[in-house]
Amino acid sequence: MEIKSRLWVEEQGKPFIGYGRIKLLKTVARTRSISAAAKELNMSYKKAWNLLNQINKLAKEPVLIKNIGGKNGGGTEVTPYGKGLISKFEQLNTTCIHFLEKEFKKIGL
Amino acid sequence: MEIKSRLWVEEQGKPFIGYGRIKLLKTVARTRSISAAAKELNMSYKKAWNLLNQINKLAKEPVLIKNIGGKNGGGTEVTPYGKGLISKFEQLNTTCIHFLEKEFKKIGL
DNA sequence: TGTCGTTATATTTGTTAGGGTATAACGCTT
DNA sequence: AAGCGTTATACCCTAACAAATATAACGACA
Repeated sequence: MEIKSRLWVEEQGKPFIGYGRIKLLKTVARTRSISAAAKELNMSYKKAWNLLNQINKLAKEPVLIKNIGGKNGGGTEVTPYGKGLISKFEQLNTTCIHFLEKEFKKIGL
Repeated sequence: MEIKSRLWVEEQGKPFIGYGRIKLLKTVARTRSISAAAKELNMSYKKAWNLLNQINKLAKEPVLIKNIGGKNGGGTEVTPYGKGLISKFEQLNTTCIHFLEKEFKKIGL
C-alpha cells in the first residue's frame, strides 16, 4: 500500500512540463540530440519531437537551441533556462514525495 | 502557469484508489446505485463496474455491498470503511494541493 | 560536391482501451 | 406469475493514440 503522485505545470490550460517531459529534457541535455534521447528512452522520434515542441510553444524563454545540418548532422542544446526548469521541477517533485509519504503514514488508510 | 497534481494509492503495484475512482465511489455512495453513478458521470456501466471491481479485489475490507434484484432492482451501498477511504483520500489530496501551491510560489519557475 | 546524421513533417499502419449491444440472474412489488 | 431495474458478463467494433515508414532540408566536412 503505497502513495504515488504525478506533478505537472500547465500554461493556459495546456501541459507545459511534467515527469515525462523533464526526463526527456534531461536526456536531451546530456546527449545533445533529440534522436539520441528518443532512442535511449525507447520513444519514437516523433513523440519526443512533439513533446519538446509543446514545451517550446508554451515557454516564455527559449528552452532549446536546435541546429540542423553541420557537424554530426546537427544537434540540440538545452539553454540555462531549460536546465533551471529541470532542477526546479525535480526539487518540487522530491519535496512533494517526501511530504506525501509523511502525510500518508500519518493518516493511515 | 499553475501547478497540478494527481495522487493515487497502489496495492501490489496495481492502482487501488485515485481521483477518478474516489469520484465514482462518492457518486455511488450518494445514489446507492452503480448504474445511476455511471450515468451521472457520463461513463459506461461497464467501465464503472470495472473500476469498482479493481477496488474490491485489492481492498482488505469490503468497500461495497451489492444487492441484485429486490426493491428498485437492487442497488449498491458503500460501507463505512469505503466512506473512510473517500474522506481520507480527499483530505490527503487537498493538503497536497495546498502544499504544492505554497512550494510552487516559493520556487517560482 | 557528395556524404552523413540531424531536425522536421506527412502518411500509413497497428494496437488497445473503451463503447455499444445483448443477455442472464436476481428478488421485491403488484 | 409477470414486470421491473439492478448487478454481472460476454462479444464485437470502433475510434483515439502510438508506432513505423518515408521523405525533405540543412550545413560541416572530407
